[in-house]
Amino acid sequence: MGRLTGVLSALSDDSRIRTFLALRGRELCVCQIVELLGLATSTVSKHLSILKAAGLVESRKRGRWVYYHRSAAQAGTRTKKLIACIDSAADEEGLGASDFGKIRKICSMDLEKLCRVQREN
Amino acid sequence: MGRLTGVLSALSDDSRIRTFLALRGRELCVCQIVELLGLATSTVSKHLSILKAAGLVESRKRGRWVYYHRSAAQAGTRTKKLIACIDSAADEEGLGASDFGKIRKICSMDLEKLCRVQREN
DNA sequence: GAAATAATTCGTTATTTGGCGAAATATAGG
DNA sequence: CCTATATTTCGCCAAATAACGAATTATTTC
Repeated sequence: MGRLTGVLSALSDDSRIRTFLALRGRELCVCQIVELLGLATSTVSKHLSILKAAGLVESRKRGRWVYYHRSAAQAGTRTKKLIACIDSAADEEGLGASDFGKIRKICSMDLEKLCRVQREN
Repeated sequence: MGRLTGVLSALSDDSRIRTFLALRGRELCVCQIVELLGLATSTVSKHLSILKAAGLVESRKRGRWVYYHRSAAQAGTRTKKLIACIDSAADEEGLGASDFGKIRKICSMDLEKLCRVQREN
């Protein structure tokens, strides 16, 4: 699969584009994204690996937690612009807007506590 | 499915993005796209209906032939820009470049003749 | 109006995808 | 080094998707 096709198919899934939008200007760890999407950890991990394979995100391991953030450098100049266009189009449509509140809440929680609550479910 | 997600998933298929790129600045009828992609007519028709549902193309019936072309008006301002970005990114990557020659050849052929040849296969 | 024919719709099949839970992996902290 | 635990990988299942050919539809032409 080519780079463009990779980007397009990575973002054509609802959970993945929500994740990608959530990662604008911040990094999130897997358990926070699990909380946002309400899916099993293994499922979220798979989605993240697809975003990673498309070159859209990178990860950083910090202790037991793995943080994901958007890739700073994009392979092509145009790809970078394409992503900006997708962000704008998502804004225009209000996609991801319904996640804003939830994301803020998740970010304000202590990670240890978040994981403890998730384990109890 | 939202408009953006619709556009992204419509174009995340290799046959469909090739078709969409082929429709830049020209219209093509179904049998010409069949020739380009080398797929069954029914399959191509399905792909075109998906592009149409995403609002990316429109069709025009002319006698027995149905011609497809890109939609002129896009729902959102940003969607229009997004499509321009996708075209640019495709150019940068050389996606669809390998189809250029074939498309020119197909366009130079008489439609009646093209269909006759296809029927014989 | 009957035959020919381009395109669409329908039914079937094989593959891919998205989801889960269990097992494996890696790391922190006793 | 042993336990706890956050994430990944693996194996499985259900649903979605892409492909085809046959049947249907719409249009031209005889």
